[in-house]
Amino acid sequence: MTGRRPTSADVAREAGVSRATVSYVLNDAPGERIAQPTRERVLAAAARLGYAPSLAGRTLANGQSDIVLLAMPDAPSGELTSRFVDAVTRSLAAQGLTLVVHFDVPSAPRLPRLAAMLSVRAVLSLFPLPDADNAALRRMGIRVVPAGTESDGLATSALLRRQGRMQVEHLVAAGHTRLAYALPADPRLSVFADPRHDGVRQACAERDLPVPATFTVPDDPSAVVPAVRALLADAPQVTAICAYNDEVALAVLHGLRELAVHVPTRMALIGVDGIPLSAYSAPPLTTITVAPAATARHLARAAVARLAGDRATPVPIEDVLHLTPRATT
Amino acid sequence: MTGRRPTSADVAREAGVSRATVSYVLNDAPGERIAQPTRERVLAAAARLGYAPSLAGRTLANGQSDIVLLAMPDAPSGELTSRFVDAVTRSLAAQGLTLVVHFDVPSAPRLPRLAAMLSVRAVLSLFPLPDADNAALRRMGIRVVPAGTESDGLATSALLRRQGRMQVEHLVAAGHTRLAYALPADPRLSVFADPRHDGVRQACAERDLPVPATFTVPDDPSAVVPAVRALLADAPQVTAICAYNDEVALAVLHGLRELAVHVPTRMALIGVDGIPLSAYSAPPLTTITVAPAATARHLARAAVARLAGDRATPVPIEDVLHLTPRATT
DNA sequence: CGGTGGTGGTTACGCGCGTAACCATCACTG
DNA sequence: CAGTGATGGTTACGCGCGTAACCACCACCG
Repeated sequence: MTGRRPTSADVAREAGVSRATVSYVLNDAPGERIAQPTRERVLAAAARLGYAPSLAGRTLANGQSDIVLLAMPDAPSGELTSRFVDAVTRSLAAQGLTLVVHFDVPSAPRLPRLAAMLSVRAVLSLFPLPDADNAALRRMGIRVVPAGTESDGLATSALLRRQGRMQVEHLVAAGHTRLAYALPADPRLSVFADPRHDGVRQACAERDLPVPATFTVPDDPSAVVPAVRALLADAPQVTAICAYNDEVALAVLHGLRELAVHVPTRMALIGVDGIPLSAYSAPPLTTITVAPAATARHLARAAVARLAGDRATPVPIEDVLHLTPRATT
Repeated sequence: MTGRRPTSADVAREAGVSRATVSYVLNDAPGERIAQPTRERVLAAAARLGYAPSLAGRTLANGQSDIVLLAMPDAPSGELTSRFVDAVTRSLAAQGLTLVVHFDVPSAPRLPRLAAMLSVRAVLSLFPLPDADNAALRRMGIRVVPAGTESDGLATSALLRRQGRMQVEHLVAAGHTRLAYALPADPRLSVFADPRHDGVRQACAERDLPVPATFTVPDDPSAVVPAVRALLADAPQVTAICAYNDEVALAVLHGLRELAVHVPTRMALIGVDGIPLSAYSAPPLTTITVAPAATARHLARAAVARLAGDRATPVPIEDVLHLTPRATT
């Protein structure tokens, strides 16, 4: 009754057929030649025993598993991340593939090794992998599938850059020319922050604006005011701030309020993400709203399409981003 | 050069020994009887070929894999979650075990099936699993390891209940007797929200206070004000609100401000989590701060200790929670 | 010089599965 | 009635690995 797991041999015995028959039936073999009554006997036996095929056996037999490994950067994950995982899990499940998430924390088994051990079908990643990992995976014949490519604007970093550009577009349209960029303190966020920052700088360069001043917003609330004060002192001509995201923006907003700097007349401010709390600040925050579910579905679809070898990925990225003008600009 | 993955046979050939020798060397077999020079030849060959053992083969041979499956509820994951995953990954890696995260999204392969397929060493879970899953796993002889048990107060739900109790303790100490509870709108959050809510109700019951009025805070910012208005109308005698978390609390705070209800004189408010933004509201939010890294380590340690069969888990839970009194109470 | 024990390996097998190759049966045709 | 498909299965093998059982060799002792 402790019951080791039932194997296909158990099912075969229970159904009174050979193991091969069981395998053919349960896999719906393409050129199947199994009579209907037999099929049903097998299926019933499998159900009765609660049979689940051993991935190990199957993997060994056909050389690769049904596992797709999603490589996540070592960064704090938010709502978008979990929705993305969710969406990818669904899409892959529909194709009979199982998603396994690997968080690239420093002490975890390194990605290529884990991928090899699991005999994965492919490695999916939102961001370009380190060259060494890429090389190691390629050497072992493991496919690496990026969520999207630079050329079609589907890459995660392209999406992030576009968010930065949209911040600048809005501020410039409102007449600002001297901008600053507010970075988050957590270094692990740089995978997201760098592309957004790049987008801002590119958009400025294209308009012949000066390079935005940069400052880091500390995690410690009491340290925020000094950081904002320093910016105001170092770059007095700045009239608008692009924040890495809404959280950073709200921290900056707090600092400005404490320093009695009026928003938006003396200083404009814009965030990214459109988190619920952005609507509740005083004044409410202008932001680039990212539709999390849609973005996640979009990235998931792009990734899964690439996995399937599909080169045509139609979804335009504008759909998932839009400006939410409120009172800080 | 496309190179299929090297197997232990390849290593054996390269080193000029038998496959068994390779296996003994690479696994550091307990009663190993392999000469040092041979050992080194094998290790060198393995390194040269970039050999990584196939989990499938190993799993098949010894009946179970080195994988521990972490079952996550279908709920939006936040910072605490990702830190927990991180901490568990580290702890397990130190024991040669690999953590694989399974998000229980509706369309994913069901947990018992995945566990069986992976021939997992154990299933780890933060919350009690559905009875059906538990039974299925037990039937297949798969260990289920909870993060902690009710009896020692280490269970996740006990931790969450304690947060609710602490909210009440603080409000009662400030003289409040008629409380309300603000629930989040997303139904997936109920795994977290129910225990916190339970803690609040228990603490009230123990003090012979009336059962707190309950209301749900909608995600849509424009719907928050009506929700708060409805609460004020339905339960006019309420003088303090426990919010599910800081986000909900900040939404409620916004609603109260719009309705010109003074905080904290007419209505007190307390959150849970201690997110950075809680410090930036006007007035700043009183909250139960959860040290995310410490909590994650604590839960991870408890879970890993249980996995190792250790019954003695010393860490007291008080360490990771503390009251952060600010201006809303 | 036959036995004895230790050293350093090798050979052989099975884990659970997919699948190619094979085979028995039977209805039908020339 | 021998020959021919079609039908409905079965037998046999190998995937990569761990490990029990075995074996060749040599030093040493009685």
